[in-house]
Amino acid sequence: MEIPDIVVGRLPIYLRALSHLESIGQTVTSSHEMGNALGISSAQIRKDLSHFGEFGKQGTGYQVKYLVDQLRRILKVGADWDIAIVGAGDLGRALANYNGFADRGFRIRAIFDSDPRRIGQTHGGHVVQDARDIGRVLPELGIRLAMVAVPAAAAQLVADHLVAAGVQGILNYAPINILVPEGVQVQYIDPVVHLQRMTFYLEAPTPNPVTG
Amino acid sequence: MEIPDIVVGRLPIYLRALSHLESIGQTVTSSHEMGNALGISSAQIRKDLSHFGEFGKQGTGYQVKYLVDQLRRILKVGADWDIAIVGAGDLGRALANYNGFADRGFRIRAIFDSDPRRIGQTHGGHVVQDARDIGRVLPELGIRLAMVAVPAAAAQLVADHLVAAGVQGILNYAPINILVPEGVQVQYIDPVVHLQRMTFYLEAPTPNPVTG
DNA sequence: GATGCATCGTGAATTCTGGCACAAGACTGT
DNA sequence: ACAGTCTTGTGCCAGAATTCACGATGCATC
Repeated sequence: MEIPDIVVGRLPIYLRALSHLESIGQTVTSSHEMGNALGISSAQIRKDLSHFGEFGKQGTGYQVKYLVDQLRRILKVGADWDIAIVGAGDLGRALANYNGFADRGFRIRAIFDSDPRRIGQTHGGHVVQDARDIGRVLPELGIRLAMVAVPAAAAQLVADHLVAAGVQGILNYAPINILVPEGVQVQYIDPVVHLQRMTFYLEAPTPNPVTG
Repeated sequence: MEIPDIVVGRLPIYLRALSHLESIGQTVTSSHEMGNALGISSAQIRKDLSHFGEFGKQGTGYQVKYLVDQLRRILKVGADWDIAIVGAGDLGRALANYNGFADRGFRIRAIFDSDPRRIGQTHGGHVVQDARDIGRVLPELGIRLAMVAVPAAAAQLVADHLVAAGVQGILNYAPINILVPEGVQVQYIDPVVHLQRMTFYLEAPTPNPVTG
């Protein structure tokens, strides 16, 4: 039975909400409670989860810890995934220093840049390596995921190198679409896309006659 | 006629791709070319655009510049939107220094933090202000959009203050869902959500017996 | 100007998605 | 024990979203 992509996309949201409940000491929840917190219908949550098994109990709801474990298993984030960061600019450094990966199944293992002035610097405990070494270092470390934080003009080339090095998933922060072979996962993060999606629903700004 | 959200969500992607074509000097494109570049069917692109008018010409395709202008108008990013950043940690600073907003319809106008050690620092040409002044400063500047880059534990409170200050759209980088009044737009950026969405489709990692 | 090819916009057909509503089960309190 | 209240998992179906396929049109070439 094939799981719809759109369902898969919601699972990390559920996991995040459940982990939050767990962290505040709540042991049981319901599809209604989760739905209210997430702005999703309870029926949707139940149906999504039902693709993978029966995790709840009638009349009671879901055991938070048990459901967290199940979602971690389903999403395969039980053991840590190693990640490489390409690009040691402001964003790459922020990612390298971010401590929100560790407890959610991911671990930064390497960071690369092509600028000689950045190579050798240390960020988040990792020495910036020469981007030309991606093809050697990634297979050595068995890294299969990468975050791309380079200028748009370089993103496709970087992606090509990553794929050649065996990377199977790319999280692309560069504001450009990239093409990869079938079987390689790509996800995009572009704040402007989200901002523009919001402004569609708002009244257009009136240019300030003073500041321009 | 109501435009489906899912269509609105694709428009910024189209705009980004078209702007790229424009930047490399291409003056004409087609739904097929765009579709190939974006991994979207050409019919989908044509139908999405048809919600807003007839922008192409049979046999020829679309004038890139014209379509860019139209999408900017539709998304209301013709004139610049002012944005506030809340949180001057690594991520907030990276956003403040990012120069990719300016030419896509947005302009950072203020940055806030609650940590006295950060207040007064300058990032991206903006002095970090006291987060307690959000309620005063935002209305003064007429800011209606904000990016939240604070720890998850603080995100809901910050969002409440932003909404009270008249903010109509929040781009939330904190890994937690927030509740806002109806009419306020919220978008989320959480790299881990994207990573987990990819790992679902990959083989689970085998823990390295040496490094753990 | 006629032919061949390319492309758009769109109605129809198909596939997908979400929500309703209910049977079944679980818990609480008397 | 039993009534009352919750909650899950799911069959069903309406509506949404996507794709198909085609008429209409534009351009290049001969």
